Amino acid sequence: MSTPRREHLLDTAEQLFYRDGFHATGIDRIQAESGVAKTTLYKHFQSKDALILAVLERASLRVREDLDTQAKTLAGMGIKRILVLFEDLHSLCEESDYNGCLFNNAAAEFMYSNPAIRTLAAEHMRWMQAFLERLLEEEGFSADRALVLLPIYEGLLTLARVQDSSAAIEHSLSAIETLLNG
Amino acid sequence: MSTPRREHLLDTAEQLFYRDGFHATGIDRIQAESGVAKTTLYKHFQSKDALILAVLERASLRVREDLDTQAKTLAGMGIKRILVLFEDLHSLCEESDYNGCLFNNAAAEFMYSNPAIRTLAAEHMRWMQAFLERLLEEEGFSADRALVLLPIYEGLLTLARVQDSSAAIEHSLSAIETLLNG
DNA sequence: AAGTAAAGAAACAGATCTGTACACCCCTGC
DNA sequence: GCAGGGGTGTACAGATCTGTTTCTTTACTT
Repeated sequence: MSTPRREHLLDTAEQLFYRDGFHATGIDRIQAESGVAKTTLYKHFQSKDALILAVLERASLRVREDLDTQAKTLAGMGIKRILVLFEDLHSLCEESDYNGCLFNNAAAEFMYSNPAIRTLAAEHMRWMQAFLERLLEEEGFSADRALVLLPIYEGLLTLARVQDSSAAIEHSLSAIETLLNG
Repeated sequence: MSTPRREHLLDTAEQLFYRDGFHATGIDRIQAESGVAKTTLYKHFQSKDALILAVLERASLRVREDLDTQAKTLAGMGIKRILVLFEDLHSLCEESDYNGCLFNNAAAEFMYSNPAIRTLAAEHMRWMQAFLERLLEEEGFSADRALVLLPIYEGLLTLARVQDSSAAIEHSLSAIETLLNG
């Protein structure tokens, strides 16, 4: 039983939370923007915090599926399989309404006030690390390198919010090549 | 004319803004925690946004001075002068109430709602980049490498919020060595 | 000692936020 | 035809937030 209203609420909430932040985005705004009645919103989600968690859980799942799918199509392509992740940052960071990494933004706002959200952000980061380790191993590199690739990846996402990061992406790409091959 | 009350307000506000976020921290809380009357607060700062800007400006200046001072004592020490920056992340990221980078957190919350704050965060990032470029040049490396060091630095600050990052710091240190020397 | 400037205390105005209550509508199944 | 569930719209309760007002108190200067 697919509930289109619920998905639509999650879509609207994710967009607003991402663009304007979690505390700055009120329930009324989500209600008005989605066109769904407030009563319905609270029938699907017990509270704003529950809605935030649902948004993050769904987004995390989507990111994982997308990355897994892409990685599958590039199996056995060696270093290219890793570089593609960083090349994709070019388009990702130039989207309108770009505002860094949703999970890091959530962690920053709820670091000491909502352990569930903080934990979810931590788990997403852990998954990213494990994903990189898997790719590295499968392509014959040392899985340890994930501990450098991960900060570079997150750092580029952060940089792109406040300046054009295409040059940084390019330099990171060649740095990763020398790190893995050279 | 040093105004101790103003500084004390900035101290309290910075701590609360950093730990709990900007939107989540109310003026009343800053007032109660600092012990300074609300009237006095609004005599020193026209609005909450003005207080936030003042906090960020002061923090940015402090960071710049600290890094400049440290860099001065290590002039001519080659790669060590750059590695020290990343070694210091060990203690920085283990502080209680650690919550990533104040300026990135501010940029995330005010990306599309307060251009002045976004610009200040951007300028801080630009200064960091120029600082790294200066160090690299002075120690005989290509200034281009700042475009890789900067994401690594910011990424490590972000990683440390949700997991122990000492291993990532160590691996980044050796990666930087091979990037600059190898 | 008097005058003045700064700070404190507390109530308040007005807006906004989360979450709820209530009355209505619409559509499907019987 | 009509009962009932899901959705709508609106108003509201209660809390909280920013910012102001008013009055009192402290402290420094001359």
